Amino acid sequence: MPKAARKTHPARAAQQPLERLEALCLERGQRLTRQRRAVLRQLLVEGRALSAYELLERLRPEDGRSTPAGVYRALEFLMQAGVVHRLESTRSFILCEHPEAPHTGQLLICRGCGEVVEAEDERVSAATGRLGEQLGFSLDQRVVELTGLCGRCRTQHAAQAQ
Amino acid sequence: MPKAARKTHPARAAQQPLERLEALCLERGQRLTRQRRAVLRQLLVEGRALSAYELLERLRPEDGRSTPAGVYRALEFLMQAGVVHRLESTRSFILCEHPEAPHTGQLLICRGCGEVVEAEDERVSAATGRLGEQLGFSLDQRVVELTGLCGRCRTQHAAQAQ
DNA sequence: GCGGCAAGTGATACATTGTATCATTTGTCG
DNA sequence: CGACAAATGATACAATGTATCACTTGCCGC
Repeated sequence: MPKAARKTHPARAAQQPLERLEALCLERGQRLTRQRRAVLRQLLVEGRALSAYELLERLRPEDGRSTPAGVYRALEFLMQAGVVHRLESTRSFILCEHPEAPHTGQLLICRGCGEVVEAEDERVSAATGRLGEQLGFSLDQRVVELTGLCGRCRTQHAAQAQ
Repeated sequence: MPKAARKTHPARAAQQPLERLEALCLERGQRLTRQRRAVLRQLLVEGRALSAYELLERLRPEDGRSTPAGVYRALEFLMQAGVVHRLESTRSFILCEHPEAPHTGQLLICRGCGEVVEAEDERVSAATGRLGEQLGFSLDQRVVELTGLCGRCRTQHAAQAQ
């Protein structure tokens, strides 16, 4: 498997964010609360990008007191911790596939099935970093979101067209 | 000046989008209407990214009948034509700095002064294209938005910290 | 234990951003 | 001029995101 797009096994993916979160909470004197766990768990079981309000819908049944603000606060926390990404182009949120290291990843989004693949491509990172330097910017956020059709959807699409 | 970030002279920048728009309208049997010109002009005179509703505010005085839907429709048209970009990370819109060619550009956004620099960096384009291929995606949209502090704002910031 | 403090939540209200619908108007072309 | 597509106006609404403030929770030192 190419290094560019490691895909973590689901069972292990469940462990990593929690470990990371617990470590970070200790470091910073923050708490890994019920609500934060709940948001994380939903993103995990769903296995795809969800909007804040889709998350809210799914949390309400278990906790009728969930609110938009609450969900956004939890998401904010999880993003700070690096275990959740926000997809700017679709205004949604997704679990990070490999939170074991700090990273400046790229997201590939299929407009057919909605699948999101997370990549950590050295060339892209190097190129964007270099570009920032060239233009005198000290970058602190890099949004790289590539949208198109994944292999599966492309062949389906082609089949339908006939 | 490095090829990566051509910066068009303002006077010329005013011409290019109009030319391009007129050409495109002819091609496609579309119209370059009052409203569309108005949105384009506002983005031009303002010279920075504006949200749809900021645009609306500025258009209302001249045309009291402007509506959100109208503004979004005009923006949609201008984006199709390639003379306006949407900044996903700030939910705003900005005039394209070099609409003379179709492109898959990168945007650098200063969180200090809000300045947006548009780049067309070969390495970045090549790297993102290659990444898409590797993962079997046929890309049709590439969002590359790099946020940080521009040179000017960085030195100011440093000065204030002392 | 328990008092005090910071972190986090709940509740409410609101701000911002973006769309759907449909009747009407405008421009172009024969 | 008449017909037709393109575009607009008007209205209403959907979706996304925040501000505020009182209240609760967990932790830490005593």
